[in-house]
Amino acid sequence: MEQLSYTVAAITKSEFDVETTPEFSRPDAQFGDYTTNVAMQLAKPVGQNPRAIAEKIAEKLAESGEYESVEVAGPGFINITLKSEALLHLVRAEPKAFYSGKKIVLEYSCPNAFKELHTGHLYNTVFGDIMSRLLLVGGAQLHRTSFGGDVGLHVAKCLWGMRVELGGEDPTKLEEFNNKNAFERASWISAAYVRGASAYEDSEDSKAEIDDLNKTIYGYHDTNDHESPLAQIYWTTRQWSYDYFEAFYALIEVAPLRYYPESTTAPVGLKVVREQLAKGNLKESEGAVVFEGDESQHLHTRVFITSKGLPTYETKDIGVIWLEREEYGFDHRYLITGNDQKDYMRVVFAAAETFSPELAGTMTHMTNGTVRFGDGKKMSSRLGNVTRGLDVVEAVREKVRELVQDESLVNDVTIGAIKYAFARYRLGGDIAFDLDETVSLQGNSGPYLQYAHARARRILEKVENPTSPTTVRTEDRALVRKLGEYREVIELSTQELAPHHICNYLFELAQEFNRYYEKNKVVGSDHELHRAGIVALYADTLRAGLMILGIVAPEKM
RNA sequence: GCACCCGUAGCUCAGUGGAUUAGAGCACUGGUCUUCGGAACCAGGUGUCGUACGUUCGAAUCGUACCGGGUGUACCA
Repeated sequence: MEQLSYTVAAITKSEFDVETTPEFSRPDAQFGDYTTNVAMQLAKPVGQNPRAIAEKIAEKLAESGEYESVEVAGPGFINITLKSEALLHLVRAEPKAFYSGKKIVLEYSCPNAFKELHTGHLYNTVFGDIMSRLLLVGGAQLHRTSFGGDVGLHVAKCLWGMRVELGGEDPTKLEEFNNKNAFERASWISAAYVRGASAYEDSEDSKAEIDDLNKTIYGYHDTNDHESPLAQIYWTTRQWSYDYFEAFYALIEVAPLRYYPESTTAPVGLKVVREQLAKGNLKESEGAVVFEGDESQHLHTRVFITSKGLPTYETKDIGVIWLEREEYGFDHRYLITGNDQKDYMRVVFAAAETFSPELAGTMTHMTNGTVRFGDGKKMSSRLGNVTRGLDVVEAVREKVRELVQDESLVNDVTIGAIKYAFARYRLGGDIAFDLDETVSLQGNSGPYLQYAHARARRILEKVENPTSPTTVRTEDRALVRKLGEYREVIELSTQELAPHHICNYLFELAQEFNRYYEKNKVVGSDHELHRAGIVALYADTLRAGLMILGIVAPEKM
């Protein structure tokens, strides 16, 4: 495509003395393999009618003899059909590595310690993991990070609840959890939190105790207290939370992340904030330290240190940025959070760039919408008011068991279904999670593509030595053309960090293959080896695409 | 009030720094083939691309205004 663009640019230069970078797109198959509207864009500057310009360019392109056909259509489109060798060449082309040599930090997931991951985390984590794979495909030197609260009011509520559950502050009571797994422990911690949270609302005395406990917990960090009984409970259960994160990530088969707890980032952020206050980049206002956002850019003012002297989330976020920069020296930092943090993060970024101008343009905030569950369908009663990520995973697994007999495949299909369900949407808006659609074996779903792959592999099992195709027969053309789009789609997805393009492409590819397969016998035909070669290209392409999404392509299903 | 996001087929969504007839899946209807895995293939859409103006040879896409839904807007995270 680049070559084509250069060629046409050279033609417009020599024929019309105009510098352009012509853009090509994939038109409907009936119009050819590539199309460009450059003639229409040139009509005005050149002062000729677009059709005439198109004819001229097309004539020059045709003269080169490199294309099967070059035609002018409609108001001035130039439609180009490639020769079969060129088509095959595209199939084997490697995607460009846009992030080659770049040190990139990707921060996502970000669960709080002492809490369970809910569906929002599940979405964010799965999507972030897929994005990290795209960055790796793009050649990035990648570091995955995560950030969450291991101190703060929610922790105080939880610890208060645990004390009640345990009937005191004796850390040896935790020994009764020795044979419990990470999920069971997390679930218990969660129950303790609920207990503390409701006590906080219902009782003034409890509220006072919890507020007090909040300060006590900060104290464990400041004084490095690992000895007092309640501190021991805190440190032990905090570790349980970390173990639970790891177990959860392993369960959904995503890469582990480097976790920055707030207790670590707060002091770093505070130091920066105090320095910046001295420099005048932050101001004192009503007893608090604030960053005054530029109102002309619709940035609001936000508090970095409260009037009580406590660091806010803003300061902790500055701390993470500084720590990540120190540890990884990133060229670029991507961050994915829920979209409710959009305006908030703009201010934090603006503050960070004020504190350290060289950060300007090196940070990108991306946001995900909320996960909606289907309405009025079976799944809604089954998932109902479920908010835990784990419950979604298990509901999908249960559904998969109804459809996949082989227990050894259940996990791959479950995880594939979930990842695909989240990958197929453009990031930004709220998304619908429909259990039936997610696990469906027909339609645009993970299991459908896994099946499509398995089916192709089984055909190949019956052919001894498929030959790598060297020609494109008439009946092959549509499928080979589609295979040739793989590289462009991967490049688009990695550049935009938008996996849904891959989903749509793989689905269309599978459809194209089904059409091919319906009409053209492979095993036992006169062209058995050639066609099997094409099937192999297809199966490999499908597997490669699924792999980028973090989805296993089974040999059988 | 101000700012941002969203509004495309009955449902779920692609397409959005302009382009040839606005596309998929689901659902629904009919058909094909004595199945290399039929979990297939083929056929079937009167969609005000939220509304109205505007810019242009051309707008779902760009601009302005409005309508509807959501989110955010100083001591929570």
